[in-house]
Amino acid sequence: MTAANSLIVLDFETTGLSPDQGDRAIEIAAVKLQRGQVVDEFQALMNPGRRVNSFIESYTGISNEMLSSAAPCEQVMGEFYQFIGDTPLLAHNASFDMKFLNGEFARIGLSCNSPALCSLLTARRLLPDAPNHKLGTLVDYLGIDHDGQYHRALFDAQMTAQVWLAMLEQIEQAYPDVTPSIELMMALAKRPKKQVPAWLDKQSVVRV
DNA sequence: TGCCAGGCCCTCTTTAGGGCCTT
Repeated sequence: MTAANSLIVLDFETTGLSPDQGDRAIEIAAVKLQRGQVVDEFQALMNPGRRVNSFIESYTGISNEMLSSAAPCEQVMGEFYQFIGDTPLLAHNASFDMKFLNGEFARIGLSCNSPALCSLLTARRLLPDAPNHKLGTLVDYLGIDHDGQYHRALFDAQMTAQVWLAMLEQIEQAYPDVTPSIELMMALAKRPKKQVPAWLDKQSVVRV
């Protein structure tokens, strides 16, 4: 990651899978990366205004009691909007998190203009031999030390950041002439999977 | 009671279907 690059790695916990079906965010967390280091964090539970079902309570460990004393979504998302500014974003399966980010922002008249990177799509291209590309599997596959609870937003954001940094390191080791800038990583995620090694080789040649 | 999303990717594809990921 170049010195000029900053990235905000975010993760939502939600009441379900689809904001279009009425699902809401119940927790948002993010870590800010600069020069390959975590330099800032954001974490907040938020009250969606209704009870969450027992599956979500069990899956996330976030109870209705915890949410009853949390700030409303509108307040938390306003604070999060200030936190991210126009920094590029990253999430594991970004299409999911961006749906909720855009949905919650829209409720308070805000919109997000930041580009979004996806560690899931990137991992499918860079780590084709991983058993699967779930976040927890990638953490183990890459040998990342961890001590925390999956399916809580801050821990998942922290692990996503570490997976991302490990993938950047692999590119830098395998392709010494390639700088894995945000622009390059966004382009990489759009390459057909089978073309990725040759494509990265080509980036190297171009840069030399 | 039963059902529930959507984007991406792969292939025995493209006039489609199904698996992977996220909560």
